[in-house]
Amino acid sequence: MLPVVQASVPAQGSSIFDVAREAGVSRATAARALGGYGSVSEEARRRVEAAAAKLGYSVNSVARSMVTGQTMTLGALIADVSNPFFARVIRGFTDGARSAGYDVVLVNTDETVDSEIHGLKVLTEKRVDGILVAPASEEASEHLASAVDHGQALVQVDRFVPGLDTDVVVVNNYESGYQAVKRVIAIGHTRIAAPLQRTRGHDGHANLISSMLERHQGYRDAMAEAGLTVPSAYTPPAHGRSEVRTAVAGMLNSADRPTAVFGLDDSFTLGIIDAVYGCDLVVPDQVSIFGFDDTEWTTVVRPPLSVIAQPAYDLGTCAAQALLHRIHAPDAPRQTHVLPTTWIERGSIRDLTRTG
Amino acid sequence: MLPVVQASVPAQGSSIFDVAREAGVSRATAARALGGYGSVSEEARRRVEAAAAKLGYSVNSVARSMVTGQTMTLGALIADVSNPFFARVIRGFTDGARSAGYDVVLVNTDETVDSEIHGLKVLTEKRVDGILVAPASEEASEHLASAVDHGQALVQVDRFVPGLDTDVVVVNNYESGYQAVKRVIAIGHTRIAAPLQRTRGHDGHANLISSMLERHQGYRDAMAEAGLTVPSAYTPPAHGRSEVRTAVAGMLNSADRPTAVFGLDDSFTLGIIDAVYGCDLVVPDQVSIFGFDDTEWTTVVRPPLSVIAQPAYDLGTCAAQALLHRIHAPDAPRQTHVLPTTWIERGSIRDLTRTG
DNA sequence: TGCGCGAGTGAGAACGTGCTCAACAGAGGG
DNA sequence: CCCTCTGTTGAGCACGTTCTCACTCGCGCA
Repeated sequence: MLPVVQASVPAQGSSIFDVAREAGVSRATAARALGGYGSVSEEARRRVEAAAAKLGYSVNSVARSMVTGQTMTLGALIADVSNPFFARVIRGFTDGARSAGYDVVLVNTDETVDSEIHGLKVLTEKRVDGILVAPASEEASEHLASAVDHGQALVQVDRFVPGLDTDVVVVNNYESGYQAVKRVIAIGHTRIAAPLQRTRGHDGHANLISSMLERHQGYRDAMAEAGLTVPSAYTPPAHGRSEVRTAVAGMLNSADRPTAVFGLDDSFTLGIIDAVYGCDLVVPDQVSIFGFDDTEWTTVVRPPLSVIAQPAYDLGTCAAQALLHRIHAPDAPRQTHVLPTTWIERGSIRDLTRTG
Repeated sequence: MLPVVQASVPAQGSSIFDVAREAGVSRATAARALGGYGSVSEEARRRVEAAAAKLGYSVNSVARSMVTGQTMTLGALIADVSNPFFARVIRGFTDGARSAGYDVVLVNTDETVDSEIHGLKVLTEKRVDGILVAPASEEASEHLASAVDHGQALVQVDRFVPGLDTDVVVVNNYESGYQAVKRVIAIGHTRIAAPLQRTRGHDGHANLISSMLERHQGYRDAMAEAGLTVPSAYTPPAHGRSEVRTAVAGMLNSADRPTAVFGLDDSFTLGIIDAVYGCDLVVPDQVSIFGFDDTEWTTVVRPPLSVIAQPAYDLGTCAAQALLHRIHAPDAPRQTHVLPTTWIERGSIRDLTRTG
């Protein structure tokens, strides 16, 4: 029996050892030829390339990561890809990553701290070079702080934990909400409702999402500034489309019916529309609606919906850039990128200052 | 100078070597204690666990993959996550993968063969354990065939390349389209249009997506079976919402205006609605609409849209299961899973057999 | 005492790559 | 003729883990 140096015919493919043997050179020379470093004779290069093609050689990124210390992979910890907003963020993020040679591992948290902790652990073990996170909770974020302490490159998107020393990419949620409500007040509305994000306490933590809270605070401040009171019935806590629908249906059937309802996000706005249709009210004649985030369907409802549009895709690309910059320069000062929103006037808000 | 056995204080964290040293045991013992195999004394286990906690040790999955030969990662090659259909497929896929301890790397192809080839190459190099693919083209698929030949576990979703020997997870597109159109014919419609997927030739390949073609063939056959002719003006080739809008607007303004329009997918249906609104026509009185895939907005348009609903999420979970099964049993016979669609009657189709 | 046995332990190989170092040959100049 | 320099090459280490092998030690039993 001869000593078997490299036995096994791995199903997955051949290593650079096989290529070198096929080409009749050493491993080092084959690696140089394929890796494009050092100096290799034209003859050797040709033979190595021919051997690689013949064997169907494919570099083993795992082994490469082992020695280079980078995986060329980023992680994304978001609530839910099937939420159109996050889907667009992720698309932007993957595009930004891909253009720099990085790939993206996707983890859904469903706004659950437990899932976020577990996802972060897995991504850390997989040694991703950087992580995008839309934090599930402002309160329970020790795991994120710990990751940052350990030198993990992190970027917070859409919302952020105040004390956390990372790059941040958001839109100006407070200002956007404030300005939108101010506009609506300016055209005569005094009874404006805005269902509030219901905190989820099932895992013992208060899941407060800063983006939603800020939008709502903008609404409250605009109302207060105009000297308008906000009855608590106008800000029922709800979670998800169906809960919002129920909550809004309740206020629409009450004596003190609002003249306008503000949807803090996509699912809220859908729930509001559900409720309005369920109560057989006409938009905008009997009730006005405006929402946050401009998804594909806002132009196919009648009347088309007035919204605060946010650049979800750009949020993702900007996050990718910030993360790649952070990876390249770990000690550069942290930055907070605030992307602009756009108010899109369509036809879902009635101007009460005009008679008729 | 003492010989430095393990220098470097890696920013990323400590290895099992550091844990072993901290606990005063050998690497092997530390590995046994943390890995839960072999036999370790209670005393040693306690010390190792304490050391691991103190150092904030995190297993290096890259190194583990190196020796185990599996990355516990799956790849997903789809057209576009920001397309709600694929977003739901991906959500199902990640959920199915995650429940078995796998993560998912996401790659968008935009239905481009070049991107698909490149994405496949990267995923192969990253040594993912399996790949979900929604093939961009029936024609140009040598790269997929080559991957299968090399033993790569593959599952095709939504559409498939006929000759390719992989598991497949789809809905019955032909039958769904056929039955839906048959229903519409049954209530009196004779002039039914269905814009066709336009082939993209920009990279030299004919990007024919089997799912779209089958739906359209079902439509054609239902029409033919009822003895109805389909003027070519009823099946204008188009790509994307705005092209569909333009194409449909054209036919709606013609003398031979259709009484019903079938949207082959989400973006087509949106374009059709755009066109109908643009022509100031009333649905369903002047024109009926029905679509494929039941997205969140189908209930907020007036009238609510009648659609062929497909289980996008289940498509993803089923694909994950098939892939995991394939990884576990590479030689098991290939299976094709056909998931059921559901016809959801809402109010966007007029019954022409009823007068009034 | 001698022996076997099992629990516990450490040394070390292997995975496939990137890269450093030394060696070697040939050319060219003094 | 010798030395230097440059282009090319092979040997070998390192990355961090899993896992096999061999070794030691203490105990029970004949």
